[in-house]
Amino acid sequence: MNAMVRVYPAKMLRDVVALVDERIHPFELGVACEIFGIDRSEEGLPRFDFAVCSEGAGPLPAAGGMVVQIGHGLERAASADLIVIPAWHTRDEPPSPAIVRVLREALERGARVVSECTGVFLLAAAGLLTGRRVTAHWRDADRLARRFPELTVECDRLYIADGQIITSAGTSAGIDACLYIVRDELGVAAANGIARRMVVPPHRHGGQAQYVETPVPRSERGTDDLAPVLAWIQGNLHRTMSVASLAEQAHMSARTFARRFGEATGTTPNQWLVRQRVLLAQSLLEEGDLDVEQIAHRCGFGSADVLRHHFVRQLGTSPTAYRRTFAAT
DNA sequence: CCAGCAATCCGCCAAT
DNA sequence: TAATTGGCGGATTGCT
Repeated sequence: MNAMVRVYPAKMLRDVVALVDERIHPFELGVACEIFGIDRSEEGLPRFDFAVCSEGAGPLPAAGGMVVQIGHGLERAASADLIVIPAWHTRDEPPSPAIVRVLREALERGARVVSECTGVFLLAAAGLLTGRRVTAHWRDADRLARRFPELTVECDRLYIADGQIITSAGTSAGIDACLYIVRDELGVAAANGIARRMVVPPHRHGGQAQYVETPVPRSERGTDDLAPVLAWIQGNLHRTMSVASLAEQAHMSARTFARRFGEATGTTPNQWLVRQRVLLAQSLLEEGDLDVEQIAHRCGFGSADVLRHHFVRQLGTSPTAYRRTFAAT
């Protein structure tokens, strides 16, 4: 034990299982293992009771001739606060009644379920998604919508949280979705800590477009001309700043700045900025004892009113209510 | 919470 | 010719 013992009361996320079917998707499963399966408690980060389970346990084939031994059967999911479906291979036959029951019971006791990629097909086939908004990898979106016309499929986002059910697009969006859950249940500090350890960007929000166009490094001059500006913004959130001045700082016209910004982050400069401000506000609410007015100014909001406005819009709660959830007991 | 005003965003187009 | 840039105007959004 060292000094950094922190209490994570809130809604309590402790018991996490990944549920896999007859073929393992290593990356998607790896996301869950990486986020929930590593003990980082020495750094003051939350620790989870994590397990991978499948119907009947046993060895399952993965890619490249690899075989993964699953140590737990479905009964392990009975106590889960969160069930991760890393991908789902059997798409044409209906899922087994036992699996449907596990998912149903989980939702009834208030647990959450998150799907990565094709995992959404399981949730849909289990009848858990009627009337919900969901997302999926853009390649699957058509097939999903055709097979389950009752769903609202929005494939232009990284993830969608609709009540207890979170669906996410392919591969790396699973990271964003899982970090979102950690952030929502345990706070910004916990989520950022895990992200830092994983060396991934701490926050891409669900509404961010799936097609973030930064594939080829922009050859010769200036790979990301944006990176320094983004960093500067992060460090200066307490200031008021205009998009025009940021563009100037990046040595671009306002028009190209906005364009590049969209390509790199999937949002507009101002939306991103406000998002960062709110995130900072969240962590200040979690930790310190500054009042809302002081926090507002530290985050670059002109007044507590403006902070409240954006806070409610993004998170659906007020700053004070948010702080209450994190009040250490 | 609203009104009035400013900043921002986005499609279009001309210029490189 | 194709691709990129940046300026402009009007609709939208955000701030005081």
